[in-house]
Amino acid sequence: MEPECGLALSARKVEYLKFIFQTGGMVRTSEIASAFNVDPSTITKTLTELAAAEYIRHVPYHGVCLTKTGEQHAEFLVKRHRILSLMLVRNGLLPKDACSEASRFESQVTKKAVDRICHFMGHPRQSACGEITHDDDCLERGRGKQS
Amino acid sequence: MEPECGLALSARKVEYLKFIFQTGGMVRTSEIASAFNVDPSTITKTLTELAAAEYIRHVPYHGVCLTKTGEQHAEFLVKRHRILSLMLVRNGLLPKDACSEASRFESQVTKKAVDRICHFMGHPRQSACGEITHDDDCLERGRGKQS
DNA sequence: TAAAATTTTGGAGATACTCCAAAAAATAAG
DNA sequence: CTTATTTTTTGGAGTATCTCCAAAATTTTA
Repeated sequence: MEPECGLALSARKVEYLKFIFQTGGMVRTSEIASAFNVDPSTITKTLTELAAAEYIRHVPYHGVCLTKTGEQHAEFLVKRHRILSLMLVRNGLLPKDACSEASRFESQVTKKAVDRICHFMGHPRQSACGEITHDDDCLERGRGKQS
Repeated sequence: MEPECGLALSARKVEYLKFIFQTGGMVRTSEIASAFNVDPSTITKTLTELAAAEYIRHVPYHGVCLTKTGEQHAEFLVKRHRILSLMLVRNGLLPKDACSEASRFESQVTKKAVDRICHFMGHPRQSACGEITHDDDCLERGRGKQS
């Protein structure tokens, strides 16, 4: 499992990064805090860590935005969520349950696995939670690229 | 999510409990320690917690065995692992990858979801990692029992 | 019964969360 | 344009898990 296996971020950080990505542009501490119902000071601390890892740029007292790397990674995070949700729906779960189950465990699923599942499902464009976009990696890896 | 949603134990404790169940009878601290490559003192601490939660009986210096509750729960844990592994195999993963992915995230999947997936897959008896057994709960819930 | 192996205890550290109170900075109101 | 309000950050502290090491306790072996 290389650095880019998709397990680098905790479940919480995955949620925050997806939220920042989906909100778009400059996102304020208070927006994240109220979206997840946690104290703003908690958000500040986590944002500092995400900034140290260069997923986001943090302008103190003004907000955060994704770096190029952060944006690419967030795209993967959103796709992972949607592919896993879709797999669960296709295996008997209700859309809302699929979504909440996936949110709980998705941080533990590698990119390699996601790419394979995505390939197996025929690179679907729509899941229970929104559109799915596909990158080259996924298209290659799904066919059996090792590692 | 009631107490019995299947999220009560950490990933690590799930691993230990499955191991104790699959080893059977009285299991020694050192067996678990070497199986997972952690210090025996770490195992002792975790066993103390599992004993406090009444999943196991701990006879100091001699080992642990499952309680009735622990055995029932371990059956669920093993089944969950196998159902999820099978779902992954049926969605394009290689058996060994399916098994390791499932081990990483299974602790975050509810019993309700497992029962639904199991029902959807037709209550299969064989997965990549071994036999699958079915309980009444699963058979009912899979048909749409709420909560 | 003494030596060796196993297990437990106690101490300490890492990671990842969390909140609260107080200080700092930005924004809005007068 | 200065004061009051709101937002954000800092610092402190606490919880939960998981980890290892060294030393003590216990069991097993020789």
